[in-house]
Amino acid sequence: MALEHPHELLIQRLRSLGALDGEEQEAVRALPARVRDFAENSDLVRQGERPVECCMVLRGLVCRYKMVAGGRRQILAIHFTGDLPDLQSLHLAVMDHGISALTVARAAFFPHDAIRQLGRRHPNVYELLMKQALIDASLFRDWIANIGRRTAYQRIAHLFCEVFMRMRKLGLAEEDSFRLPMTQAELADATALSTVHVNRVLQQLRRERLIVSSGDVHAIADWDGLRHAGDFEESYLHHD
Amino acid sequence: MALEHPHELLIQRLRSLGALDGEEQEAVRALPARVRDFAENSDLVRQGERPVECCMVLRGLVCRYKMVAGGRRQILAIHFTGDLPDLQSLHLAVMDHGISALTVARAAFFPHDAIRQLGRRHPNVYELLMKQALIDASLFRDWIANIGRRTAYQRIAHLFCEVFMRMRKLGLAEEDSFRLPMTQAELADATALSTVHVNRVLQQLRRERLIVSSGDVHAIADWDGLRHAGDFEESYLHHD
DNA sequence: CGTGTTATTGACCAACATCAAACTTAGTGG
DNA sequence: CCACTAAGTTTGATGTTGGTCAATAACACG
Repeated sequence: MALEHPHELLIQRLRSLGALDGEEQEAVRALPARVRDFAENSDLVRQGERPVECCMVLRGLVCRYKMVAGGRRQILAIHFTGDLPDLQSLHLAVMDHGISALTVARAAFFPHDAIRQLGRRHPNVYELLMKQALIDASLFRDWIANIGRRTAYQRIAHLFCEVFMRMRKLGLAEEDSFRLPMTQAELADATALSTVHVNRVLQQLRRERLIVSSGDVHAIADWDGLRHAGDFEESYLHHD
Repeated sequence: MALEHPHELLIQRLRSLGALDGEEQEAVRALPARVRDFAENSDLVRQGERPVECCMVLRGLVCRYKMVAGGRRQILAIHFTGDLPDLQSLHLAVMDHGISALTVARAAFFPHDAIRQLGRRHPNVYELLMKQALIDASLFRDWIANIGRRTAYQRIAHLFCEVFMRMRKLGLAEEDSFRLPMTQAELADATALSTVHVNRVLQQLRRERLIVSSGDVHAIADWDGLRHAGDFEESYLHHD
């Protein structure tokens, strides 16, 4: 299984975005990689930093976040195994946000230099990386709309739809359930709500039998219902 | 003046992101371009479309937006002369959002094919385009935090700071004022507030002498105050 | 001048936040 | 195996930000 092997995982991700020929795959395999483990709640990359590597999630749940005045946190994105949460650092010198581990996590780090060289020699690989970055931006746009113009109930339903679809595509979800080890406080930071309100909305979603949760695994009991409740329209995921 | 001439404007933008040699500039000048005019409130690009060109704003104020259930609109970004609001279409087949003219506007359209060819021949040009797309994504992230975790008052102040800084950099603002021809309803769609509340917050900002507005030109009366009120920290603009 | 759009105001209301306490769960060490 | 602890969840009471509705005022334009 390619799971957890950095290069194979990266190749798998790139191939899910477009074709890669053998030579390109070899070039990816030749990338230097450094693997590091992270404790829950530790930063993979800190805001303000000037990274010299891009990271890829190998294991665990990772988020990007920003702090605002008053010490409140906004989670900007959630990332799973195989995701590349800081491709922008290839071209933007300083981190405008942090990347942090929501659970214990493991990540691979690929040096910018090496990626850039690879990109120059194999423009197709570079384009696939950029395609991934553009998909990330598409998710940001959707989060703006979700947080800006949907009710708490819709927001949470929408987030669950997104997470489920993405995990399905990555082979990280079951047929109709997924494990999302986030506390309600973290869900609150992702949806711009309070912990208490997240709790109440989750209860409502369960009461209405849209989801059935036990611990941190959530079963989609009524996909059409959830999708409708969350005003979810998946084209922004660009899953093709 | 390069203003309004598509190729010179594009070169100027790329050079603000990184060096361009003479050959690269010539290659940019060789791009086919089509110029079109748009009425206020008309779409430059529609959600769901499969564009075959990237557009650049030549004149007027343009926004990207999404509609959500119930007919509510969320504005995702505001774009000025020289901006490239749909670079993602180079790699993402279908538009996950619309691009619309807030005022009468003019835009240039460059065919994807031609850009891709240019990019293959001149990787540096391609990388600068991607850098621009990554900066756009950085703004999306900031909007998530702004809308998600700031008060109405902070949000508007923050938006004004962003718009002012960006227009300054583009040479579209005066020393301490800028023209932003958006109605309060449009500001509401950008900040995820109601029209009425935007009105009240603007009055407060004026009462507190942070801004002085007359019509759609806003003077920054107290930059430090506004910056502080909006919890504004400009590194996310990546202006270097 | 009308006529339509935008800005402003006031009254009222709802969604969600805050606060504080109780309860549950999962570890942890004796 | 049990008491102890800390983290997370749930509940209720109460507060506040900002939304909605509706009317009026100010403009802009033909």
